[in-house]
Amino acid sequence: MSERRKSPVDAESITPQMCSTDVRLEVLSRVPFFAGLADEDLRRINRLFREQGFASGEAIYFAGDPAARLYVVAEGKVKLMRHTWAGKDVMLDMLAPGEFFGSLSTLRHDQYPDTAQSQTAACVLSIESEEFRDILKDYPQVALKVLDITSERLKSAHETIRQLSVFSVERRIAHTLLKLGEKLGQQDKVGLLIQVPLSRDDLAEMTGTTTESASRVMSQFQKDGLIESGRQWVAITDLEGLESIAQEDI
Amino acid sequence: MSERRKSPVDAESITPQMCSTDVRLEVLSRVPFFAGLADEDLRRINRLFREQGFASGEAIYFAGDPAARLYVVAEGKVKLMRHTWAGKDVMLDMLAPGEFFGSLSTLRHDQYPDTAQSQTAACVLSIESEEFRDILKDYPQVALKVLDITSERLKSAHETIRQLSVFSVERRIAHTLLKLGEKLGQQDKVGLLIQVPLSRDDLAEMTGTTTESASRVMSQFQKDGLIESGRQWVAITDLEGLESIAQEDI
DNA sequence: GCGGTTAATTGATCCAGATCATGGAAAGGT
DNA sequence: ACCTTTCCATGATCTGGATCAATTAACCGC
Repeated sequence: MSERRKSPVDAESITPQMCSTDVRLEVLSRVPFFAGLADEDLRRINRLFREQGFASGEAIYFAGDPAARLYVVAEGKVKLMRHTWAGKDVMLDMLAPGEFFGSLSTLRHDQYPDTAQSQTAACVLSIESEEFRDILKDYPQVALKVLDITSERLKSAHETIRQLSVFSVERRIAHTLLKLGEKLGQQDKVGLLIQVPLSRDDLAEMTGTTTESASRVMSQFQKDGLIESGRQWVAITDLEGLESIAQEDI
Repeated sequence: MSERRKSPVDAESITPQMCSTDVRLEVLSRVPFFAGLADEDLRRINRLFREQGFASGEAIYFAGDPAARLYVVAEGKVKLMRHTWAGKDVMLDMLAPGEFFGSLSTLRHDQYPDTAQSQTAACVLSIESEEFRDILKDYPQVALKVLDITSERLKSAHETIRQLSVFSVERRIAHTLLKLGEKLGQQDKVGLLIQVPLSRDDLAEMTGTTTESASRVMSQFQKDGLIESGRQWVAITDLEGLESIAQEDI
């Protein structure tokens, strides 16, 4: 129905200089757990990081690879995936600039438990896990912040577990769209546009369902005027409507 | 079929002195993240904790309560639950002595996201979150250990999400039994006995299914000689057999 | 613009597991 | 011992969503 224009999602255009040493300091200073550090300290820390660019869809590391580095998203979006036998993948998280992933600990975690893959063209900074731990030892306030973020992620993973256990596919998708809107949403003439290319398949992997079911639910949402969506993009047009679906009726 | 004796699971008998100040120090010294602290430091920390006993099934705190304390299990088992409208609860974790729960952060987490409830008679130690954060600031190696444990829990929550997304009920239950056996198992004449009272209902709450489905699967496992089980207890009699069900066929 | 490729939609069928319903058996209290 | 309560087992039925199968629509490179 109606004419649907080309994706309103901005294509990330990562140019080499976006990831250059010059702007690295700038990026690091905006990372939540480094906020508040003295300029000198940040400069010292900066030297330990190195940058790396990735084309959209490229793997940053695979589950099972020897885990030795901690990463920070500088530009673009990165997703954490866990694979299963035949294409049945699960997306665990979608990370925006300033968020970290990879290996924190030097023990046990000898291999990455999941695959990190860029969802858009992306630039990431990374550091030896060992060296990062030294930083955490030297700056307790940074360690506490990292702990807070990890606790928050655990809380959110627990909420996902609850939802997979008791919610319908429709409700889980509504909830996921709202969370994405909150995290990556940008007001746009269409509505609250989710600023990342997002296919039905991606959505299925985030909500533990199939592409077909995700598509059906999205079609219904569109019919009901809750969202506007096309090939790899979604905008929320009726926030309250979606919320009333996501909410459990207590 | 056949005669099934009374539960071989030891009833936890928490006597007042188990939780007394005298043995608190002893308990704290065995908490993983306090291991390695000097005696004097541990003594100082000990003073900040207080102890509390709970009868089996009693709530330690409810989801939504103002969150201000961090807890450590001293004796017994404690489960973390997330409730839903009508009895459809989800069990997120089962904690053994030495494990922590409650609120780490003094920010945001103004209320507990889940309910903590004793699965057996239990004794817990607790401390003001604020004071615990001071400890983490003073002893960076403790903070790093707490971070490691939290990361490990996040990893495990992610694995649960994957399983809920792609595994059958049978496979999830097999996997859960194996994990419980690993954590709480004790060799016994029956087999690897899971040392905690565990009903079909508990199992259903841990695996996101219904009591009936859990019961059916358990009956089948018993018929196949993989487990021995009765009212509120389970012992694994064929580890390899269970593992081959839990394993995905790559 | 045009053709090829990949994403999305939509229909038809099927099944794992939820739900409903009932009977039986083990523990616990008095 | 008896009664009550809670837990467990199992049959019968129903259904949300998976699976199988085409078709259509959007984007991309040339």
